[in-house]
Amino acid sequence: MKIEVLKNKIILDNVDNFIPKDVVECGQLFRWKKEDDDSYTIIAHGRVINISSTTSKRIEIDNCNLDDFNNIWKNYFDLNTNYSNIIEKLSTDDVMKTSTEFGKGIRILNQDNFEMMISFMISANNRIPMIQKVISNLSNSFGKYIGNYRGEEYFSFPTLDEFSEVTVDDIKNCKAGFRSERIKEACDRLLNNPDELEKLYSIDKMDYVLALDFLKSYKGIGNKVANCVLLFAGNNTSAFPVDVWVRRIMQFYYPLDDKSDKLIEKFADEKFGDLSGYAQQYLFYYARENGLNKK
DNA sequence: TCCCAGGTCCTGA
DNA sequence: TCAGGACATGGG
Repeated sequence: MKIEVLKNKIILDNVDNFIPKDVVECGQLFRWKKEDDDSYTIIAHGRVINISSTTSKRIEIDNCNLDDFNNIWKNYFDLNTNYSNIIEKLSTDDVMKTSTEFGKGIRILNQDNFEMMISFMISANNRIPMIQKVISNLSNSFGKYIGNYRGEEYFSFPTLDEFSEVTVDDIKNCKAGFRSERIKEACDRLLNNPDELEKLYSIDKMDYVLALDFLKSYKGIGNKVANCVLLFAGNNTSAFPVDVWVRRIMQFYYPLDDKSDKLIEKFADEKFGDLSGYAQQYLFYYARENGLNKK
């Protein structure tokens, strides 16, 4: 990979498996906007950047300097991981071949732990556009002002400290519904126990089962949400979040005796091992974008 | 009007 | 353990 530095812009050349649309729209990220020129503006880590690709293997990151690229975005976009190898290892049957070909530009992002925790609590029994709206409401109401980009005002996702002043009613006003109490409760627990916050930010170093149990001890976090936090913030690629779409595609294409989530997880673990998280994301993206029959 | 959404919690067997 | 209903909100 070659890096070119321009004024407020970084250009990456010779990058494999990085397609902005796949990375942004595969379901792992909630804070983004598609621009008129088909580029994507992303809000993360207290910054606003815009990614686009003019030709394959060439990625432009606008509103970004070299320090931020090295300190934040290189890891955020998982640029040290070889996705061609992963795709090759996962393409052992027709379903996986089709899914990995469809989502070949996906990279699993390394996102903020606290933001993922709250974001996926909001995702429970909710639609993606609505989840995005609630997160945007919370950010615009309680987050820090980042700046104006292409005529739009952007705010960062609220930090735990910023949540400390927020009431349940404030959260309800952001349209979080019945999840508001759970969010408030989780924030209070983290605020009152600094070691809990430290633990939340150490899930990438914890044993998978221990980390899962830790996350699930929060009200509003079950198996699915915990696995999402582990995968998208904890960098734990053995996590295999089973949601309606993954359930649908797994039950439809694979010979599973019963339809329980436990069996699906076990099947995935045996089939994909520590690449389960990647497999899940290819399957989810393929199932959702192709409107796999509801069953 | 009813149904459902990147689920989770609670209850009763 | 496990099935079944409740839960805010909004779009189809």
